[in-house]
Amino acid sequence: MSRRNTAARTAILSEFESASTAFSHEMLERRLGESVNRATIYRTLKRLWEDGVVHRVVATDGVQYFALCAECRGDDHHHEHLHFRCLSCERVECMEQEVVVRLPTGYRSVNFNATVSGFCRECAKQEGGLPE
Amino acid sequence: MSRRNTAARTAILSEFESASTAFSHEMLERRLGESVNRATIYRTLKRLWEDGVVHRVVATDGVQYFALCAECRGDDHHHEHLHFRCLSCERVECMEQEVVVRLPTGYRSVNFNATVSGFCRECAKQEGGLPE
DNA sequence: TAATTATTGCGACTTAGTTGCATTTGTAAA
DNA sequence: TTTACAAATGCAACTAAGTCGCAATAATTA
Ligand SMILES: [Mn+2]
Ligand SMILES: [Mn+2]
Ligand SMILES: [Zn+2]
Ligand SMILES: [Zn+2]
Repeated sequence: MSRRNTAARTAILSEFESASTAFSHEMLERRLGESVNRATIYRTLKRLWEDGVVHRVVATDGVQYFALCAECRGDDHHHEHLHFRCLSCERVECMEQEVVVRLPTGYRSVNFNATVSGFCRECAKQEGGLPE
Repeated sequence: MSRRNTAARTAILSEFESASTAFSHEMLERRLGESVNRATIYRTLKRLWEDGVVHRVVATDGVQYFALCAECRGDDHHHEHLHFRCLSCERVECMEQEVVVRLPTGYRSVNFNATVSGFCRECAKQEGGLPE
């Protein structure tokens, strides 16, 4: 089952490449307008994620955000880093900071997910937004 | 606006005290049966959270889990720790490991949320569950 | 005991995400 | 090129988590 080069996939990938932030389904829907169907956006994001092209973060708003896999090469993934979600401008970005996970013996880790929410530099300056 | 000692609040608090894991709304609904209304469980959890009695984690399933604030005394909260969610038995627990968050200058942190999902000791032994 | 007001139950609603199915379209072989 | 096949799409219906308005109930306090 190989992937096909479709209009939707191309459009979504170029959104990711033009911005350096993470996108939720809803953000992409706003950007792409009527050109791509809701369900198609969901399915395309899922495929890009399954293919290791993007990684997925679930933020404290319970929403899935996807970001290009920057540090990953092939099957070697590095997603144990923090993410930041601005409560005012709503941007979600990958942070540099990595987290070294230590679990009790016997535990097996499959997935790591970490988000800090707060106010980004610009929004903190303007003292904006309501806290969560 | 002071809190009242209601049946729902008491029932929910005693669930928290009898188990050492975190609970989602749905887990509590299962445990409490018909005795407490859906909306009441949601509202009670929210109040306990607002009062600093429990803290809140959003796991990678997008669901809110609440756990007793064990390390917190009064207004001094310590929630910058990892959580673990078992993909097989679905238990969610607070881990010991704290995370020291370092944000770029100018950023203001409001909330921290981190979950590792995988298989807990018991479930890993039985090699159970489907990965996420 | 009575007044006040926090809390409840109920139902309607919102939003994120999924799924079945018929149709379209990319791809690669003929 | 055409053809054939499977991957991807659009649409509509659906699920699940969570919220909210409102009238009724019940904990607290005076
Ligand atoms: Mn990231
Ligand atoms: Mn915790
Ligand atoms: Zn911002
Ligand atoms: Zn388990």
